[in-house]
Amino acid sequence: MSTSAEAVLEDVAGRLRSRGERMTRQRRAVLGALARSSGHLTAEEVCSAVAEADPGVHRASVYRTLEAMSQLGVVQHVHVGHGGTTYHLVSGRSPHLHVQCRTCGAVFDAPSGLLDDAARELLRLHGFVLDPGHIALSGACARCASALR
Amino acid sequence: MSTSAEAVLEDVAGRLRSRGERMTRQRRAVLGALARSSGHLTAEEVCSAVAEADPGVHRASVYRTLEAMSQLGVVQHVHVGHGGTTYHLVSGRSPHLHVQCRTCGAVFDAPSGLLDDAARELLRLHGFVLDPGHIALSGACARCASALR
DNA sequence: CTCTTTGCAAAGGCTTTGCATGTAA
DNA sequence: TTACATGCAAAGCCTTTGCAAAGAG
Repeated sequence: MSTSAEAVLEDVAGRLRSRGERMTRQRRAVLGALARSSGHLTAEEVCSAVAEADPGVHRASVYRTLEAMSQLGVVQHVHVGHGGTTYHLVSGRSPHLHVQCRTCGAVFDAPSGLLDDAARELLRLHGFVLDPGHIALSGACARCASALR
Repeated sequence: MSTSAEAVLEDVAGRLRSRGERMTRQRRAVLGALARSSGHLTAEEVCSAVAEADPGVHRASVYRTLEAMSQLGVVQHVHVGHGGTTYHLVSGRSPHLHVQCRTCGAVFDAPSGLLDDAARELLRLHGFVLDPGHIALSGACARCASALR
C-alpha cells in the first residue's frame, strides 16, 4: 500500500472513531482497496481487491461496508451506465466528475466545473438542482473513438 | 391508445416490414406501451403496461423485443442511476436529454443542447466524444428540492 | 412452407437479509 | 461487557437463455 493510501486510511479511521464507528479488519481492507485504487471500483472489483489483500473477508461484508461508509459520507458512489455502481473514497481528492467510455468501459475524471453551465440552465428551466458527480457521463474515449474510425 | 400513439405504431410497423422484420402481437404491445407512455419506461414498467394491454405476453418477450428494437434503432435505452435502464421510441420526437430526480425517481426531458459546451470541453481536454443522451443526469426535481428545505 | 418469434422454465449475476457468532471499544 | 459487525447461507431481483411449439410473411 502506498504511503498516501495509508495516510488516507488513517484519516478515515480517525473520522470513523470520532463518530463512534468501529474500524474492523474488514473495513480496513475495503477502505484500503479504495484508497489504493484511486477509486472508481465496482463492488465486484472491491471484492477482488479485498480478497487479494485479506482473503478472509466475506462478500456480504464488502457490500455492508460500502453501504455503511456511504451513509457516513466516507464513501460515495457513482452510477455508470455500463457496469453498475462504482465506489470511491471522499478523501482529500479534489472534487471531480466522471465520464465513462461506452466501448471499453474505462472511467475517467473530468473537471468539476464541467457541468456548471448546464446546472444553471436546468435550475432556470425547471428548478432542477443538478448533482453533477452522481452519474458518469457516457461517450467514447479518445482511443476507442479513433478505433471506430 | 391515443391517435398519435397509433400513428407512431404504424410508422414503426412500416419501418420493421421494410427491413424484413416481423410485427407480432407481442411487439405491437411493447411498442404500443412505449408510444403511449411518451417513453422513459423501465423494462419492468413496460412489462406492466404490456400486461395491462395484452395479458398473454410473456416477460421474456418484452425483454427480447426491447433488445431487438434497440438493434434496429427503433428503440433507444437510457441509463438512469437509480432504477436501471429505461427505454423509449426513437420516433418523430425531437432529440432530448434526460435528467432524473434522485429522490422521487421521475425522469424529465431536457434540451438537447444542454451539454454541448461540456461536450466540446471533453473533446478538447481528452479527445473524449460525449454521447449526451445515453445517461440521465442526476439531481433533485423542483418539487423534491423544495421539500428538502 | 420457412424461418423468426414466443412461452416456458431454468439458470445467471448481483445484491440483500436473518441469524448465530465473533469482536471492537 | 455490550453493542455492533461479520460469516454463512439462503432468498430476492432482474435479466438472459435453451428448447420445443406457434405464427408471420
